[in-house]
Amino acid sequence: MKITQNIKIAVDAVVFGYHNNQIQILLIQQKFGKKQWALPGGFVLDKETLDEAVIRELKEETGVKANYLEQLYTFGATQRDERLRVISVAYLALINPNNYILKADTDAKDAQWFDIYDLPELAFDHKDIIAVGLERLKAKINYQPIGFELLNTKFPFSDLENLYQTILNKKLDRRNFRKKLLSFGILQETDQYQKVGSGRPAKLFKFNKKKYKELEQNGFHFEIKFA
Amino acid sequence: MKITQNIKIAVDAVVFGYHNNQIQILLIQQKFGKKQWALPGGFVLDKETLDEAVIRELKEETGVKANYLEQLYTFGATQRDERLRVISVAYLALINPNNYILKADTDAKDAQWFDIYDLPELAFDHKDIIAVGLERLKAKINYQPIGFELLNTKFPFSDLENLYQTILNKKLDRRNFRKKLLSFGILQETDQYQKVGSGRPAKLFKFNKKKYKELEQNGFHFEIKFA
DNA sequence: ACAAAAGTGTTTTACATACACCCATGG
DNA sequence: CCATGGGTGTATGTAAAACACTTTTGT
Repeated sequence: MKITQNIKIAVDAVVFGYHNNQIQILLIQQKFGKKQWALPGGFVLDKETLDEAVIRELKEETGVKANYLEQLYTFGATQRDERLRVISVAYLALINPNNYILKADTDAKDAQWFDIYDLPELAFDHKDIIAVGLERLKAKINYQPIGFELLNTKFPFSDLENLYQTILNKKLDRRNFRKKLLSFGILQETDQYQKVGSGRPAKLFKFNKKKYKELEQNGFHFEIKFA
Repeated sequence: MKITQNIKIAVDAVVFGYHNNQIQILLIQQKFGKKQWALPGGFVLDKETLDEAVIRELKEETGVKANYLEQLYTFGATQRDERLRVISVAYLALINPNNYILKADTDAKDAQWFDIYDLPELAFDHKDIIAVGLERLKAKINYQPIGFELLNTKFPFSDLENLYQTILNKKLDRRNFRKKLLSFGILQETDQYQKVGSGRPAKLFKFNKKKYKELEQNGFHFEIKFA
């Protein structure tokens, strides 16, 4: 079987983080040409799967390991890259930037976090890819407990609340939000408290993933209505 | 820029149809080797987009044109095809088989409909791809009005009801279902009736796509709860 | 007249929404 | 004692769920 096809295949990752009440995205600066900012990613090796490729590229280019990773969409327009035909399988990744902030800041300027609403000019069609990623994130936090992947392991309830408000870009009723989330039974109280300047210290919670998986087995479905 | 990558890229389509109260899938018989059944699809040409590639392959191999088409998932395992490394971008397609039944039946045996629960042995990982497609279909009919793409332009309400029951594999309350669907205001009564043997003739309805698009603009969201 | 499928409303129940005050700490 | 953020309960509205009989046709 002989196929003459001159297309290369790459992976790119839309890595979201949450920091200072902002949704951020992890970008790298290209080393060639206009040195534009771009999504971390690169060509798939002959003997690795797509998932393996993104994980590898993320590690190589930014040093991070995603808490959550899912395939997003495959971009196959004919003129994505002016140099040659490249089809890119985009991934959505979530990480807690607190774990990597220093690294990114010190690793010179080749990997940096950007506020999602204040992006630099981007290479290729990466702006479109980010848009698709953001859309997916917005949709998905409503029916999958993935928001926790952006927070510290132990977090005050207000972090979760702010996260949702920021991503959905909408004010939520504190009492109703808390009531709803707690009703699922997938949040575990810890005996720790967090003080931030003035104000009453906040109890810290943990996402009980094991419990969630268990409930999921029994037909439970995480779902928030605040559409 | 020189990349030594030896991977080919293909597209495959999971084409669903609905006939005789069954969800069916369109398969083609391979011309080489074990002549196994496989999803319609093939290699992407250098100068066509992914969407164009599926549309072309569907036409070439089965003669059909999908009513609805969306990208499903990209399969990139390393051993999908024993002959060479092929990454496949899978698509989900919906058509009304009534429009194509004769063609498929007469075109010899190279394209045929199969009941989704009675599939032959399939080539490559196509069984997995179909599973993902079916899952997507099940999820999506609940929040997008895509079920209509599987029915005739004019259809009795019972067709819609049966379609949902078949796909979701669950009994639905007729009154509640009808009430809900009609409440959206996206179904248009016609003045035609359909008789089938005995029983009261059923009024025929049409899906008003224009109206739906209009409502969608204004923030309306098609959503069925029967989870 | 009976079998078969179409058509139709009301009651009950559950969940989303709206809403305001007290608590614990730091300065 | 004041500013700041954390923590809590109830009443109302809306939509889902449960439920059975009548209508129109063919045989």
